[in-house]
Amino acid sequence: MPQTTPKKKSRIQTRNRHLILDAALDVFSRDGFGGATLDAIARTAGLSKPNLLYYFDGKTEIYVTLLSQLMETWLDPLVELDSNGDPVEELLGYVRRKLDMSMDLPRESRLFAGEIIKGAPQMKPRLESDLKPLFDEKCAAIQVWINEGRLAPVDPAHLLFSIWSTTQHYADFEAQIAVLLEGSAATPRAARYLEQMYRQLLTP
Amino acid sequence: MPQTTPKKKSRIQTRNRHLILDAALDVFSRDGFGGATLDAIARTAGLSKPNLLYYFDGKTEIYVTLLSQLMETWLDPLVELDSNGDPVEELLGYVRRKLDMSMDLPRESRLFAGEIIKGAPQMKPRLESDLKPLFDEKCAAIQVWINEGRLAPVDPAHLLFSIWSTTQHYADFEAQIAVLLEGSAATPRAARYLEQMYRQLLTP
DNA sequence: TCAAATTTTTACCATTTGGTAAAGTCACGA
DNA sequence: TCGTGACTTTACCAAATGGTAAAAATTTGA
Repeated sequence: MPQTTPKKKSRIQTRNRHLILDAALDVFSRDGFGGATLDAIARTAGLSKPNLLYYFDGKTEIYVTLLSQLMETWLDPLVELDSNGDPVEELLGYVRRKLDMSMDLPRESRLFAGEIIKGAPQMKPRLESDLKPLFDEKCAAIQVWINEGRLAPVDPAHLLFSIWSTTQHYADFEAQIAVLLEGSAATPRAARYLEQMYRQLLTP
Repeated sequence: MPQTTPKKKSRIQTRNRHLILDAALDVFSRDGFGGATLDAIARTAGLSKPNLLYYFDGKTEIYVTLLSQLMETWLDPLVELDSNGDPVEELLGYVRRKLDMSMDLPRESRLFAGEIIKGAPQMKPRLESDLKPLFDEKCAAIQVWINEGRLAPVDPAHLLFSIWSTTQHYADFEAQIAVLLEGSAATPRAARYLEQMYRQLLTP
């Protein structure tokens, strides 16, 4: 009875797969799919290249596995947006969660950004099947809030775009921000700025 | 008397260099530096690979040339921000120019984004020498406006970050936006949304 | 017009890259 | 303790890649 998703049996199996995926996240998020090499991933993971290929069928499978895992994490904060909560506070909470995620998982953010910049060759199907319905649902919920007069009238789709861009910017453009802000930490001021901006915008 | 920056003499010379740089912009902006190949650039330009290397010393030189040219274009809208103008209108004008640039030059935006995501190995010196002073100057000018009470009190640095991210998002994440908005054109609604958001934020 | 300079092509080359075969090595239950 | 299956290493390989040498073709200027 072979399983379609075979269980990772041994301890060593799980450990090494995690080791490889973590190393791959380092390399893919920095160099993109095309720029990454199996040698670099193997070196980072502290394994030999043929050993990598014992755990994964190839470069593409490692990349796809990473993207697959990422998709869930990525959509999570939006899933939590509760249409029964207070509109402004719900949206500010969403901004907060997205900003936290950028700060905590910058490599994941850059991996995602790199894939989209390339035209999303691997992600497009999942964007359509997973993100699109969720996006439409949340846009509709926001529109309801607006119609009820509990939220300032803003374009829901572009509101979400701006939340995504302003928060992910702190991960994706970290190198630029480091140059411009030098010593000072971006996070607290970023959080204050974004809360001010979105509260101003959204309060009816 | 050999010139350090030798003149591009012939018509054919300028034509082919432009052809190559345009093709390279296609390829580098899609695949990143590491993922791009000279063969792909040559094919796109309609030239042979050795012919490419007659005009440029190598892959890196093509890439660096592109980034160099891009830097000027990229800073231009910020240079035009006039500290003698009306604060809110000046900043809204800046948003508008940045958005237009994203829509008109998406490949350039993605090239820039890819370089920064990688940690800006080539751009960092120019970020420090060109962008940083301009950034500091404009932040100071915005602070003066705030102190004069002509602009709502916002963090100038993070205001600029948010303008950059919200506008460039339409170029860098084009693939995602295309999935989510399907048929409808993003531009007019994006422009309206951003004007509303920043006017709300900045009006004292 | 015709030689000199410029441009393009052909034929390579060394290295890197994704990937494989097969021989070892190790861990664990009987 | 020993055999069996899981894991790792060594030794490769074919294709792709960045790049070069030099001949051939073309353009240019006197």
